[in-house]
Amino acid sequence: MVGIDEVARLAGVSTATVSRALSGSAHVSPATRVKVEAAAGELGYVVSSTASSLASGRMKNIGVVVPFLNRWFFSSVVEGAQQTLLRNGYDLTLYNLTGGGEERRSVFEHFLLRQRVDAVIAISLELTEDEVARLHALGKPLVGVGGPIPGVRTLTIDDVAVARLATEHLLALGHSRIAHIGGNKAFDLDFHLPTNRRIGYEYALTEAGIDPSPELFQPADFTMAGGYQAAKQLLGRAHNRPTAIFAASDEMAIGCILAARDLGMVVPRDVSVIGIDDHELAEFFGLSTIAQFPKGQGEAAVEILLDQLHPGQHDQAGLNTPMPFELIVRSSTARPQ
Amino acid sequence: MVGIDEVARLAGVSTATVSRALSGSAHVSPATRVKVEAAAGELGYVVSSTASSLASGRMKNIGVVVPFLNRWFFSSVVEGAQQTLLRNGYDLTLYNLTGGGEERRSVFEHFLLRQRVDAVIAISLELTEDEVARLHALGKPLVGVGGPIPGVRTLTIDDVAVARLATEHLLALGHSRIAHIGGNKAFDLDFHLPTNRRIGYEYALTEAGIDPSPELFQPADFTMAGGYQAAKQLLGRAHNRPTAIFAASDEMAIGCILAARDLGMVVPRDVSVIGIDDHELAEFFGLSTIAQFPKGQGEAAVEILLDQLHPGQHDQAGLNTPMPFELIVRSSTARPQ
DNA sequence: GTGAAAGCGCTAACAC
DNA sequence: GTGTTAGCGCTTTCAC
Repeated sequence: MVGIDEVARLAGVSTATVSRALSGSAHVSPATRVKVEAAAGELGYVVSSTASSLASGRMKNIGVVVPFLNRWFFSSVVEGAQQTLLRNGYDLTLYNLTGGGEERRSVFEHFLLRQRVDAVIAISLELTEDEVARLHALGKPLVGVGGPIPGVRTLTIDDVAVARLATEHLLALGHSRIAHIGGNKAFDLDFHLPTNRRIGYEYALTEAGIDPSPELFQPADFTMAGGYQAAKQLLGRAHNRPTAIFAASDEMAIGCILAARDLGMVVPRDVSVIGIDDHELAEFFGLSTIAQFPKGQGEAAVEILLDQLHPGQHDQAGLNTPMPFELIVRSSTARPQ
Repeated sequence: MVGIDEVARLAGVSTATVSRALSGSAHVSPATRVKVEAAAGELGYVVSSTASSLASGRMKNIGVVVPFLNRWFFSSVVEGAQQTLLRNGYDLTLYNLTGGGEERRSVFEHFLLRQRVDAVIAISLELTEDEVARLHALGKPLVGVGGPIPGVRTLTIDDVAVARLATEHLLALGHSRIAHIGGNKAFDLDFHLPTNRRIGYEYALTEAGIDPSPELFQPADFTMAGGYQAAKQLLGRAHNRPTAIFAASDEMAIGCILAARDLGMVVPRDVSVIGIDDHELAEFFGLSTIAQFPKGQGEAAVEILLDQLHPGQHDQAGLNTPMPFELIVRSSTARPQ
């Protein structure tokens, strides 16, 4: 491992100057900077991140805490965050809290607090007040993605508005018996997301002069299989069958499409289906949906954090804008017969 | 931030003893250890990982390099690796090489070599000899998952054997016109995986006295949509239609099932379908498949690495066993009519 | 703009 | 089994 002093010697300057030249920040004459960079390149010098961190207090590393990794939303957010971090010279340390409470405590105690990260992004994770307080006490910026954390800046789409938009699409097509597949109570890893989407749905109905009927609501678990089951319940009944289904996620919506097919129905002729997400499979299934852009959410989270770590160095554009969403009409929605 | 000397003072011992007691390794009298642990707990002391790393040369962190994150295989391997690392007090730093070659070089130059990780796991990534050499020069253990890297220990299922097993299942049911959907040339992020699976398929056929026919092979891109397209080509023909399809991945196999349905065929009555993976959606679609266990592969990779980092501390059980796989018969395969 | 030197907070020899 | 002490390799005041 070649160290900073070798570079200094070769460049004919002091180690302090090497440090300044390479970190780019301070005032170094262009000539010196070139010399130093040449020397560093020649020797294949790379800073020791530990030494650098110990001396400066900066880790150039941010922690990302997720409840799952193998779901489209989470891995997409992580991907967006990772890319943006990389471009800014930061590493991403991943904490997957799939396990139970003990694992979670352990992550907090032994990892996050170990001075390993400069900041943390919590994805769809409701941190306790204590956890938030400890992070703040350490001066670590924190941002949430996918649900509000009390007292913490969080990036989410407006679930009520999104659900309303989806429902209104169906209403505009002429549907009036619109069912909704939402979350079940067990599904509470996140923040009232199912509830908010249901509220938006009911809001849109009410505004259109339609009374939301409890029998048109089915809970499910946000999986394709769950959506399939729920849709069969909805579409199998003899009376009052819905002409359209609004599922709270694309995976459930795809389950609905498959359920309809298995019942011999044709989508969208016999039933329209719309979801939320714009999941990678949505296009294949011709699913109309409200797109959210998780990669963009990951990027935005990083930008906020970097801005807090280096005030004024990043353009604040969009730091306080709500996350965008967008209706995408494909072939799973149409006018009722 | 409370430091080690405060703990030392409170416990009435030296900092060296605190370090020893807390790291567990060295010989410390039980009584002292208890005192130290109490003091540390009382003060809420957590080691500064940077200081510890700088002094010891250990990072307690391993780098995981993936080409994608939002695919079932990769996120599952990462999940398995993460869990095992966490249990052993290690962090996982993720490098997602989704971007192009420049990004990749940057990861190598500025991140992996920065002394940030003790070892690296490369998932389905063919490292160049130069990359491998540099890692070795730094003394960083490296293990691959999902494909052979020259001169590096790699964990994979035996793709030839897996494909053979799948094909033999179909043969045993009485099929003889068995099509195969494999990878297209563009799909080379990995190591001849499509080729090996095709070899296994052809081997099984040949062994059963059947000549592999080129017209029963269709390339695709390992996605559901790709499998769907390929299956339509296979099943739409007027003559010589296959009675069974062996797809090189579950996602493609699911595409086959959907294609068959859209053509008015019933699976498995009109066509049998088998995949490889045991993807999370396989059960929902009743897909017969050869399961591989990516989480287990991630765990195994970590165990090998930890064993190299701390020789003799881990049981070597299974370090050199090939990765397991297993035929899972569901409802997508049956005897031909 | 550049250099000298004092740490950053721990670990690991080495001595006892 | 425990204490003393010399670094680990940088960054950052503080001078100049």
